[in-house]
Amino acid sequence: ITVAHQTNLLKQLNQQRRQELFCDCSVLVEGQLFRAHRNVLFASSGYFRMLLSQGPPPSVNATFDAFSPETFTVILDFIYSGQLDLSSHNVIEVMSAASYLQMNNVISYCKNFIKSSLDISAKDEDSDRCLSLSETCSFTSAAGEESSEQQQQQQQQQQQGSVSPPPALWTRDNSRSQSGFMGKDADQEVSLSSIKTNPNSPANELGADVDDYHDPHDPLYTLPRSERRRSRGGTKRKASNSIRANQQEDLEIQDASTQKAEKAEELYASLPQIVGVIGHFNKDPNPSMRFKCPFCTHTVKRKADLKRHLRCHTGERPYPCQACNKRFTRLEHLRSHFETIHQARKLVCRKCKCQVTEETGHVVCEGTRRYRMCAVCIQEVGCDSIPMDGLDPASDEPALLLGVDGEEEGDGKRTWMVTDDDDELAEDSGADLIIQQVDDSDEELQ
DNA sequence: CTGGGGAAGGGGCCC
DNA sequence: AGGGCCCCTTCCCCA
Repeated sequence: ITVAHQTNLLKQLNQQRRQELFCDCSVLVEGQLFRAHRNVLFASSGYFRMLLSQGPPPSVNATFDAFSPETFTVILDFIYSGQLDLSSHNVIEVMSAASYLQMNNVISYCKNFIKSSLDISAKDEDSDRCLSLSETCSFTSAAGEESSEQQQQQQQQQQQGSVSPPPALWTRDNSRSQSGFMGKDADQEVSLSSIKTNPNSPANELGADVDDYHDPHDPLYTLPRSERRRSRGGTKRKASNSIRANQQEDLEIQDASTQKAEKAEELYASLPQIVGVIGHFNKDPNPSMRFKCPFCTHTVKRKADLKRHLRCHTGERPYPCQACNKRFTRLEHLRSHFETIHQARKLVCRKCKCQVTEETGHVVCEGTRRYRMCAVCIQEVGCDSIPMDGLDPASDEPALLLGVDGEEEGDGKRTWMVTDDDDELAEDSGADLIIQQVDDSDEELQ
């Protein structure tokens, strides 16, 4: 009876809105006028609550340029129907608008939508790397009450008994810092049981706060770390498995990476719709435009920086190291990794840490890994070194080194490789092998 | 158990 | 807009 009553009441209000009956509030979005009921907006949005609390109602209550009329239509329809019409094309802007309007429930639906779309939720489940899109991408359009209910069920399942966003959330003043708002959200997120099994989910990252960004307890922060742990764990497993198993794993990883990259591209495609945040909305007193991450409260000055930042949410790693298959979010990180790990660029003796030169620092190969040792240490250890010119990046071919043992990180055993790899290195040249951004779909497996 | 070093990863910003 | 550099933080490994 209660539900029926609520549903009926909402229908009545929506009908009144459509007929512009008793509408006492006007919202101007990029020149388009929306009519609504003040009390409904007040009850649904922290932003409107703040706005409408500030004294006598003006004729036009709010003007927005931060999101499009289409986006506000989606938001308003949700307020009056409980149905959120999400698609891959609008989810980013809806989420950003919801963040602006302080509508946590909408944010939650959006993040679930994105999470499902990105298929990150399964990323760290059980066996680290068994990613298959078919398992999770069940989230289609959220339009329709049934879908909406599914979302809610999905959310409730994730929360496993934790309460829905408390009304108290809306009582926060807009003048509060972002951390206040999102911090609260983060608290809720932390309480989610899903966070334990799925620390990498963007849903868990959503509430991350700028100030807490480097907090090790911040679920957002765990993403790259767990990613790394995953990588290392996988590497260690590799050591005990056959090369064929390695290739199978690589296939799976790259398959997942491909899907992730595609989804990320979808996100990036909608980037122009990611609204800038006016200065007063963040800590910058300068009212300049900033770009807000839809997954967390982080804001950046440039869209390119936002795109870069988004990779830490999407898990996209477009730069694979051809020597060890480790993937990186940035070319510079790949280059740095490659030079350090596979090219022995550091002119320091690995053993005694003394300074060496290109000439005095003998290069030692350990799997795909290379480093330098001084003459004294190399004698002590009793291993040979490879000629210096084998390190020329232009003639280096790290991928071939995979055949040695496919191992990048040390697996505990110190096998001092005596490698005369000039021939191997010369087999396939091209520095672009090192720094090439790989489209996974075309990526040639080794 | 602890501290140091290496590696990775993220942000700001310049070109 | 992308590339690149610098700086900082964090994590992991090892002595």
